[in-house]
Amino acid sequence: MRTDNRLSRVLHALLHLERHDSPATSDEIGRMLNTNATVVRRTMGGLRDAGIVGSVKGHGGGWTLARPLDQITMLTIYDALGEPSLFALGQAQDAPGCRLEQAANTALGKALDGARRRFRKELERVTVADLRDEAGPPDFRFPS
Amino acid sequence: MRTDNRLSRVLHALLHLERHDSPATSDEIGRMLNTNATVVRRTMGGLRDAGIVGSVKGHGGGWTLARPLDQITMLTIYDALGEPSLFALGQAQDAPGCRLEQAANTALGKALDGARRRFRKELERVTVADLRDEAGPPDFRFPS
DNA sequence: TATCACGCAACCTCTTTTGTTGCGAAAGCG
DNA sequence: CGCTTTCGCAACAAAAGAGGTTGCGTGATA
Repeated sequence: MRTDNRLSRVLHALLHLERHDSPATSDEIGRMLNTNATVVRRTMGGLRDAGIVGSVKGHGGGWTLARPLDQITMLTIYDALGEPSLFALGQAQDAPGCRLEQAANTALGKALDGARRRFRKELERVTVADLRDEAGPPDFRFPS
Repeated sequence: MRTDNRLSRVLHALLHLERHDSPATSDEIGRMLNTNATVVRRTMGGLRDAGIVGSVKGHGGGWTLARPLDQITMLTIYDALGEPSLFALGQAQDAPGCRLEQAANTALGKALDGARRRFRKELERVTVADLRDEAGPPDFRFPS
C-alpha cells in the first residue's frame, strides 16, 4: 500500500523553515520536498489552522513558523494534519451480526489501539526542536 | 484510505472452519466473507504454506484446519499472510542526503517501530481459540 | 468419464492519492 | 495605479494498488 508521507514531509519542511530568514514560498518548499506548490499549500493549510505556521500573501510572502520549534511536538503536527489513519490494516465488515467476525474484529481492534497509543505517546514525547538538534550542526544539511 | 482486511477475514474464516465437519470449499468461505472463491484461495494459500490449514482437491475437497485453534496465535496468521505492511504512514524520500529529512525520518521510524512491536506482542499473546471462547456459545453465530 | 474443487495467471474495475491547471484575491513594488 | 507575486480554492487528470472477475489447467472422486 502506498504510504502517506505528509508527516515526514512537514517535519522536514518545518526544520528548513526555521533556517529561512524570510517567509518561504510554497514553490521553494515544494522544491525542497520534491513536489509542487499546490501540494504544499494543501498540506500546510492544516498547520496554519492549527496555529503552527502562518502564511503571508503577496510580494515577499510565504510560510513562516508561528511558534518556536521546541513548542511543537510531533503529535501536534500529526493532529494538525487531521490525524491521518495510521494503519494499513483494518477490520472487515463482511457479516455484521456474526459473533465470530465480531470476536475477530474486537481482538484486532485491541491490538491496533495499543499500537496507536504507543505511537501517539512517542510522538508526544518528541519536539521538532529535538529533531533539529539531532540533525547535527547546520552545515551540510541540504546538499542540493 | 482502504485498509487490508485479510487478517480479520482469515480469523473469521478459521473460526468458522473449526465448526465445519467436512472441508469447507473456497466458495462457501467466500460467501461467509462476502467475497469470492478466488480471493479466498489467494489468501488461504499463504496459510497452507505455513501449515495452518490444508487444502484438498476434488469431490468433497476444500479447506481444513491443520492444527487446533489453541496452537494458532494471531501473530502466526499475520506472519503467514506475509506480514503485510502495518502502517498507512511512511517516511518520505524526497531529499536523500538532507540531514533534516533524515532526522525527521529517524524520529518517525522510531515511533512506528515502537508501535509495531506493541502490535506484534499483542498478536502473539492471543490464540484463535481465545477468540472462539470470547465469541460465546455456538448459537446465533452466523445469522445469515 | 463427468463433475467438483483447487491452482494459477491474466485482466478489469474501483478507489484513493498525488499532481496539474486555471482563476481569483490580497499584498507589496515601482 | 497598474504589475507582479503569492496564497486560496476548485476542478480535473494521472498513477498506483487492492479487490474482484474470468478462463483454463490439474487432480480427485463418484
